Amino acid sequence: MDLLKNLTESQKKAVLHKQGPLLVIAGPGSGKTRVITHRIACLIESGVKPWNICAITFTNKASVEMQNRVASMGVPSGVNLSTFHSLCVRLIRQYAQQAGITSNFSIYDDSDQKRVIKQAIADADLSVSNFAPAKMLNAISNLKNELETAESLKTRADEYFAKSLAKIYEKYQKILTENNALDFDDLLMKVAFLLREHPDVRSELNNRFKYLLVDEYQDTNHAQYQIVKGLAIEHQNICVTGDPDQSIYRWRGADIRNIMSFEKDWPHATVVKLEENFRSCQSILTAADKLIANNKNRKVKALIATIKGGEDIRITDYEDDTAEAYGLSKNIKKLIEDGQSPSEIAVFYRVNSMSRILEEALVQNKIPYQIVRGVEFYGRKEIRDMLAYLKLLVNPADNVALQRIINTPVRGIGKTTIDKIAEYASSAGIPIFEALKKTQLKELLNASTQAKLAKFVALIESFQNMTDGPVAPLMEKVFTVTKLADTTGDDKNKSESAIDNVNELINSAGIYDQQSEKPNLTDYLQAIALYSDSDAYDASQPKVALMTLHAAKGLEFDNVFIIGLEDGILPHERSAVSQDEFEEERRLFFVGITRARKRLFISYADYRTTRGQFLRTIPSPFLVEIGYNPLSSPAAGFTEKKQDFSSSEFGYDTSSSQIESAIKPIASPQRQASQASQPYIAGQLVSHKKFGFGRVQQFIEMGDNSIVVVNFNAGHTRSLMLKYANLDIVNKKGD
DNA sequence: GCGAGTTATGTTTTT
DNA sequence: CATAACTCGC
Repeated sequence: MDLLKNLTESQKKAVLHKQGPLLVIAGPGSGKTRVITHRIACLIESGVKPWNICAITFTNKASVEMQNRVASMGVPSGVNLSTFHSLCVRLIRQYAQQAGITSNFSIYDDSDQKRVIKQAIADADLSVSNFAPAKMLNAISNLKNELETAESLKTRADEYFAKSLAKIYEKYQKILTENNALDFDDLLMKVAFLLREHPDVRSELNNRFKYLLVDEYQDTNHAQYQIVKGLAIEHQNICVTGDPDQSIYRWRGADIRNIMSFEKDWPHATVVKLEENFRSCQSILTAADKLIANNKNRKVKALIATIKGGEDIRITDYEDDTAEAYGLSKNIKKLIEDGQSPSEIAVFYRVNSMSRILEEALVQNKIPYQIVRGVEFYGRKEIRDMLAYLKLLVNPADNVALQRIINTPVRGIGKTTIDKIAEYASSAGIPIFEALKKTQLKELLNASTQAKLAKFVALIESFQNMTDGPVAPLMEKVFTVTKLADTTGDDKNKSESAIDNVNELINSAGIYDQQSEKPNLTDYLQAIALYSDSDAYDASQPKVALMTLHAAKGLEFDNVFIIGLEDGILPHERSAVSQDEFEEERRLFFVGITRARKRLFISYADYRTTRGQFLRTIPSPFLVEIGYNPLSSPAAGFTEKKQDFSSSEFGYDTSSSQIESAIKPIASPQRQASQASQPYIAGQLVSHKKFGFGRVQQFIEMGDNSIVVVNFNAGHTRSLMLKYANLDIVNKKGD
């Protein structure tokens, strides 16, 4: 068959497997995406209708890309291609009644959730200081991903914390229900329950999606696992692809066991392993292989290079984070001068905050770049305000949206009034927007407040006949009529960009209007709730891509830079507590390394500014694991560079005072002062004759009896009397 | 009720 | 360091 002519034998086997369960264990760069697209094309060629195929990808971006690839193979359109979450929204809307919700539901993102959880904790008569909202949300999210309801938790909870959590969970869910809202986890849970409890729906869907494909299966959580099972249980035509070594979403509930035990769940499964790598050169694969071999909880899989030759991995030890940023920019500049396209260059880092200094250096060097970031755009105040108006229009029960905008822009409706209304609404068991129209409420308020509220209600109602139809004109109207346009970005310098942002939102709504057959506000809002800025990453732009290691999943570049190979950053300090989490950090680095085709640059800095503190760092243990020892001369396959800072070397103008202070933090008066008054500050690297290297956790000032608490690298924490501790402050090399 | 100014606080990764 | 929460004066 013509379609298959460029595929290997194992790829062909996977593509041509027509009936029954199929597991494709595919290492990095093994042509996994190709297998999926070809499989879809082959299925259609063999007579399967496109609309009977459902392919699930990990991100919206991946879904769009896959759609394009399938289309480019000359396959008729109509394949259902989406993420789990988008698919769930569609199914919930279609089976709204069985799912027990009306289809105009709001989707709450993390900032909405935060508001709700605080209310829930209060409703449960508990305090936010004992039950940290973020922790509670996390716990609830985990429970939902495990498909555990508040009721079920309540029956099994036997100690105080679990009981309290159950109570909070219950209240949290109650608020969501009252607001006719779902959070991200609910989307999955609803569908999982729908499939479990409505056999008729399940059969209908099995019949509709006769072939199910799931990419990145190693990162599915239990809810997603159950959805997959429900959607394929009757026909068994389930094809999943993934790589256990690239599972990096354990913290979000991803369960590596889903892929590890696929053969047990689907006894007749065919398993195809793709171990050849068509992406990276040998030195890169060797490093990746060595690294991942350190993971204990793992099925051994080979990485077989098919590309011969290649360059050494370049590892650079920089003086500090600024030197790293400028040194890296210099390297990028050189690559571009040597003919590399900026779009073939990417920089990966562990945390988003590391991008800031890079941006500065790239701007200085006039290197075009784009940042691939999570929810930056939709998290902006002005955007959230706009969307809150719109959400309220389609879902008047959405109290969170209402409370966001009832006094934005300011209309003289303050906290006291809102509290009164909210209390009345909750006692009457009606949404706040309903309550605003009740005469009983009006009796509680004075005339001027009543007038303000009536005006607000009239304002909202004036838009309500526009929710069916194009979104952009409505948005524009809302923006001006509410006077949001006049007040947006009032805080001085931000005004311009804030209005630009809203205009950008309106533009994107215009594109939505054009692209959808029947544009309407509900549909639009539910779609963009699942959209993230990383979906906007445009690989075709001639720009260097900056992103977190997580965002790098599924991508590949000729030239890859991975920065911040330091203990506490990669592996991240918050992840190094358990073996499982530590192994996930290793997989994260593995994912980063294996994105590179030709050149891989790895760097670490001796000093890094973290949370405003300029601290000595320890090189990442992963450096040793890829075969590079920071303390000895480089092994085969590596080129090492030690770069001492010198401003001239980086080719920028040191006369700019802003830059100068940024690159010479050693001389900052602030730090000198803190060292003079306190010999030890948290985070300071110290060494002890007996315990070795460690990091100061806390310094308790008590004059002669001061105590230093130190986390030693050996793994234990000790409190030492300063006068007996005999600690040495570890300074930079050569001091 | 509002907003400027101050103080506390919390920090990974994201659909 | 950056933002959220809070205080205080109008």
